[in-house]
Amino acid sequence: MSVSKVLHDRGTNVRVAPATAARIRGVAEQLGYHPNSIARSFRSRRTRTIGLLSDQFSMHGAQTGYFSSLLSGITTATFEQDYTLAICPRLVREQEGGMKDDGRFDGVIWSQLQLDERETHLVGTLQLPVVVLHSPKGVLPNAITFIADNEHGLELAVEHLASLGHKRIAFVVDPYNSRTAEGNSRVSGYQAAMVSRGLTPRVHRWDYHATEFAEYMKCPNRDTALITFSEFLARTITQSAGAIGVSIPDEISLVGFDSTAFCETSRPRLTAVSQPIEQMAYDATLTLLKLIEGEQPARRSFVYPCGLDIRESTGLPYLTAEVPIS
Amino acid sequence: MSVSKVLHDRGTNVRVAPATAARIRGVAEQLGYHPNSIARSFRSRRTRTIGLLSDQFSMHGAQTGYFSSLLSGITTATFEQDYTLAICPRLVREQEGGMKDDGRFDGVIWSQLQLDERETHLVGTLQLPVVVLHSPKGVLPNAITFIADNEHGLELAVEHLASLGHKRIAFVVDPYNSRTAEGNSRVSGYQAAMVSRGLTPRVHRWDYHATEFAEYMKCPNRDTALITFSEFLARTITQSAGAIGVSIPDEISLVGFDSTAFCETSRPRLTAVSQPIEQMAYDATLTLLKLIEGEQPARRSFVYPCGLDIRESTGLPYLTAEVPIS
DNA sequence: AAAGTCCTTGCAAACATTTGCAATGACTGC
DNA sequence: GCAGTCATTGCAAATGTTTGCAAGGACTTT
Repeated sequence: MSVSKVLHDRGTNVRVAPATAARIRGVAEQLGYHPNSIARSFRSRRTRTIGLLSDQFSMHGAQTGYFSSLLSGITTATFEQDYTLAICPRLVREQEGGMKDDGRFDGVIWSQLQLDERETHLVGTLQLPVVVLHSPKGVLPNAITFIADNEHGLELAVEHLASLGHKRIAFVVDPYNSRTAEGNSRVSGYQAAMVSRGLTPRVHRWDYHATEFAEYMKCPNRDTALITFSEFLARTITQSAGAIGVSIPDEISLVGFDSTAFCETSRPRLTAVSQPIEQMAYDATLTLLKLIEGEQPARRSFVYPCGLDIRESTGLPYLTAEVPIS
Repeated sequence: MSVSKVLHDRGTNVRVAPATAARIRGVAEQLGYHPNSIARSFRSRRTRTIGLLSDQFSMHGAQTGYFSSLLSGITTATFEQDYTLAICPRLVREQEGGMKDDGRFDGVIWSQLQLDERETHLVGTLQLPVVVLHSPKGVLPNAITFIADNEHGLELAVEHLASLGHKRIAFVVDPYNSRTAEGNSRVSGYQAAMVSRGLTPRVHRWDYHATEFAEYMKCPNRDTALITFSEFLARTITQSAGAIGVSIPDEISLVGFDSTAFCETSRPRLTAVSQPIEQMAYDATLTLLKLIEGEQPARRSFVYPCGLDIRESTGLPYLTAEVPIS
């Protein structure tokens, strides 16, 4: 039957007589018919579904404001455009299986923090539109990339601390992100910002244990300010400090990365580098959907500005015994 | 070809000669063949995909620890069982369209806070396995329900406050949840706990404005303790209090609902009723998957115990001018 | 040695939709 | 009035997989 045309082909150039259309609709209603989207996808090779490939669902990843914002931006876009979002773990699983280019998705959002070489290769060979969100530039040369200007964000953070008089400013990386941190623009941005001021960059690699922070605070030549790689790390440091009675910012200044709800509600309210995560996620998703529908984006790479939300966790440097009061 | 059997039918009783199987696999490899899951779903009428129907993606919903935990529990289960999770907005959209029983999902997790009558009816008529997570009992009589023992949670909260000497204990509901709050077991649990102690229950309906809280604190006969309906509300009240210099717990005690990461990192650390959200979500999902595979669960309704995590936001009642020191 | 049984394999139908093409019919312009 | 055009509609093929059935072949048992 040409029933298909009236029921599904909204904007086609093939027209149907109004009378016939009405009749068809009537019969369809009467029969309680509604289209089977699997059969439709089967034929049309389109599923109106995109996959989100992210490793952030594991453990505390999903518990961060970062990830919530990401998800919020993505779902807003997919809902608006009447797409479905499918959540996948990694592309390759232990056994073969895994999500491959098996027709389930029209496109993929790739937002991995920890990069797996085999998987990256696989995504590269995917015959699908792919947008990369928040992964280091150049990971997937053929994909459209959405990243924040981390270098500038770190420049802002260092500038802020330097202007308060800090000289010993360290960058703290968590093990969770260590694999990406290596070539990451946050580390290099931090280093550049330090070097350009004649300061010595120092990168610490910390676990989430409170004891680690406590030990560190005992060092006579410890830093007077810390910038964290992640929201989660800032959170644990704040907690550790609270637990052992270290005052932020009196004894040490702290700048987080990602200015989230947590920064507002923690005490002290946390100074943090901000990036427009939700907007980026929204834009990336919308771009993917356009890509799916054949539209080419204006650029291959979109860079978003970082900001600095100055709150209460940064102050004048703590004067240690080592550094005489000038 | 009977290639299908060797490639897909893992545990069938139809056997294939090892030699043939090897040959088939070889050819498949050579041809770069991999199965198309849409076609497979089309034929088998199974998609290995479940839908999550939740209104929590809107605005701040996705930003709560509650929702993060929910998602975490669900994805853990789906990943383990090699299912895909699809994220949907409401079942019915403004226009007809919407997600219907159109073959896309093998089952549905229903976790709406705001109940829409039309939609509830629709889910009820769905010819699919459905599990209900965190919605009031009895909303969908035919579905398996997973809820927390809210009554007991509120009993714990009231008991804790009463034992500290509080008599004026109010329950605060946010407008976001007001539609569900009416018949909700949290409200009734609170009321029961109060009445059983000879105390007068008072339910406030607050927006998220700081001014509202400020106004309230000026009332001479205000309550000495508040229990909030949600994590988000507790968060905004904590923030409001911080902003206008009201001390928690010195001037007012606060108990939140949902003991999340925020409760740990806020200052003061927040006393809160806990429910095993992630576990519930995990169990619900696993139950749904079993249901899909034909297994019947032991019960139709699973109730999880609530706990009370006592932290720093609750203390002795503030002595107002009205109440003479005894 | 023949018949029967069991293991293996190939064929073909079915799933619900889309889509191109062709056919029908009506209308318009010369 | 005839030819050509356009609007409409119906037919049929194709999509990739599953699955039941039947046929073929080898082996066993009497």
